[in-house]
Amino acid sequence: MKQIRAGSTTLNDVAEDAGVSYQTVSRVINGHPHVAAVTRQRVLDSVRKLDYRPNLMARGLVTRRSHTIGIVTFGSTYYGPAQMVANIDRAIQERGYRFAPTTIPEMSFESLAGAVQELRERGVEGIVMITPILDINLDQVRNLCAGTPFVMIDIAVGAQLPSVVIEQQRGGRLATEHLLQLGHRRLAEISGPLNWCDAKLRHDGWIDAHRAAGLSPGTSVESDWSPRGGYLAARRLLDGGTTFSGLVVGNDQMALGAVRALREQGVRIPEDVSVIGFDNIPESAFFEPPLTTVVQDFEALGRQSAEYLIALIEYPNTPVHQRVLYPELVVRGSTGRLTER
Amino acid sequence: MKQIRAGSTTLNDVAEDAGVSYQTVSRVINGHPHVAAVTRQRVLDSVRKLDYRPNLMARGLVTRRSHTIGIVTFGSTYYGPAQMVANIDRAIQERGYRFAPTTIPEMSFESLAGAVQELRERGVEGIVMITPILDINLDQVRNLCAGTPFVMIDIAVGAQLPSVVIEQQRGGRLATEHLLQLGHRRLAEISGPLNWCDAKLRHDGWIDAHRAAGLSPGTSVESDWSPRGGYLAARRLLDGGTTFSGLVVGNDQMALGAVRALREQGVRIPEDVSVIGFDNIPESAFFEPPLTTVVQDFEALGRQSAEYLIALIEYPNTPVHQRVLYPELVVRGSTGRLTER
DNA sequence: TGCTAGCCTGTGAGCGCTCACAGTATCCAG
DNA sequence: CTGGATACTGTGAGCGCTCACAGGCTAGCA
Repeated sequence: MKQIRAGSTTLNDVAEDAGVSYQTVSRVINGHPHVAAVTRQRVLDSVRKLDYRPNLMARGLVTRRSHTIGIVTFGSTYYGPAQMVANIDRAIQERGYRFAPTTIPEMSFESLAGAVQELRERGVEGIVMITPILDINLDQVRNLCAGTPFVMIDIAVGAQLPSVVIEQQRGGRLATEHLLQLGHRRLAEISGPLNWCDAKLRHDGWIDAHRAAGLSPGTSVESDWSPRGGYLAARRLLDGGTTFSGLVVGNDQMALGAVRALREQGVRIPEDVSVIGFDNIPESAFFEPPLTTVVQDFEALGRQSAEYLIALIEYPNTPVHQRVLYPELVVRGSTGRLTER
Repeated sequence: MKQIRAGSTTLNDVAEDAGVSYQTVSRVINGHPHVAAVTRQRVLDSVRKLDYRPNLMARGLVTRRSHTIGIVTFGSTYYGPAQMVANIDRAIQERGYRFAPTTIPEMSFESLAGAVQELRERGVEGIVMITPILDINLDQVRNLCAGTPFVMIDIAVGAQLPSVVIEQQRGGRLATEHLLQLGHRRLAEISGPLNWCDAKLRHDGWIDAHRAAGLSPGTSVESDWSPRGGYLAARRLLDGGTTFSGLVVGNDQMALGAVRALREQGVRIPEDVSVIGFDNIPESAFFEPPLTTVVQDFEALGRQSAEYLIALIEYPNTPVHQRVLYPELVVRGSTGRLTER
């Protein structure tokens, strides 16, 4: 019963088979009223018989709706971005949308522009940008999207663009304050790449917390989010002769690497050095020792951005605003009171 | 200079602006020959001025080409599938394709069918299925795709379908034999969900290795790929009174959890129990102790499946075959010789 | 019988684009 | 000056679908 024709079955094929006009078939497919029950059934039978599937490109061409949302990511294999995408996907799917992914190879405005252009060519109805680029001109972004609704994730708090953010700076403060409260006075930091918004903001929070406590910030080294990067960064700290009893690390993976580097030098965690990470990846509760970390609620982030973007699409008058989520501290075995040695 | 019109700029707008016919503009856009240099420049200027972007849906409707490949995944946030998708993306992008993702909520044929149907409605030119479902009828799958080229990943070796697989059974053997060679005779296993192809095949390899050594396989418990799952599974083994000096774990995350459970009971790794995982996630070299594991070359897998699928699309006569990749052992600190206690 | 209202169905047009083809202009061999 | 290549450009049609509209039919009421 399969069609042998070049293209697949069309509305007209079904119409012919059912002995009605193409319009009637269209009505049945789209569940419009005013189709006699008998006719509807006859059409449905033909649809099944010919295995008809509507052509979404043709439909989109005339309705100007694709029910597709574009997602631009940078570093989509990192834990954070991957979680965001997965959660956005879940949320939009519930609302009848799907997504078109684009990964940009480098964090430049040109790359972002290219990705946005491509998505617009593909006819997406809205765009989520998970592009923690620090030095972009927000006006340029607005201009770039030119009419296509968009939501940005993880940009600076206070930006005058539709956005959903986790207050990373507060996260950085939270982590640092936790160590300070445990009595630690000499801290060090391994940050993520500082051209990433998240990394920079967490770093700023680290500075804030020091200032608030009347201390000057300790040594900070920059790394690349990876376990190996964390390992090498910790080695750099140790080799540089930095002394510290508390270490704030930009994410859990790097923390893992840092812990390994420290232990290799005979440093005990948390007796000699307390270590804290960010993200609360599923692994971190099972690290040795279990890692204290700052939780990011990616589920809420995904849900909020999906909701917001779809509101922007379906109700264009939705006012531009920013949704701010707050990170939370999870205390585990890798941090403890400062012990006099 | 922005267009205020409802739809965006079209070929006709550009044609009018440049004082040529729409066809000439089309020719310029698509880089066809036989356009006078002056005309080409004039068109290009108008294109820039009006910020014209071709409508891919309209183009796809007539050319019947979308340059889009559908990817169906189950559990796209797990390390393996996520890596495969990322690598496929990279490979197809180099060849001028993009991808449309679909995640199926459960591992049933109905879910798979739904996903494939949706992708075909969207006009994808080929489909990659990363759906390690064990009990699917391969004929049904062939039928489902009906003309649309597809490649399956991680199905059984020997299946008569276009597919790219890593020989997981060999991986299971490799891991088990490694422990046997170190002198261990009483082994236990924590497998992934056994309705997953990978998990089942690794488990089969574990049995094979035992048989080949004239041993009967030790206790095996099933878990869910997660660190917590591995932790709980190890607890189950210990609580059940199983004695073993070697533990094969279905992936690195579960191995992490298992190691934690063992250490909590005072079991030393590798002195008392050797542990081996699968996947070689970036973290596992930094675990305590560094984890011995079986490497999966997801990069090659992604590249091969992309290449194969695109061959199938562009040269329909490409013969159906299976590409088999082999896993490799990486020995680290979590496994060691059996020591008499 | 006529007329309106309501249901059901069909017709024309066009979304933005690329095919295939039909021109027109230019050039050089005959 | 003709003919036929060869460059360049324009015209018609149609991809598969949904709009807006126009009709036909039945029922209901005067």
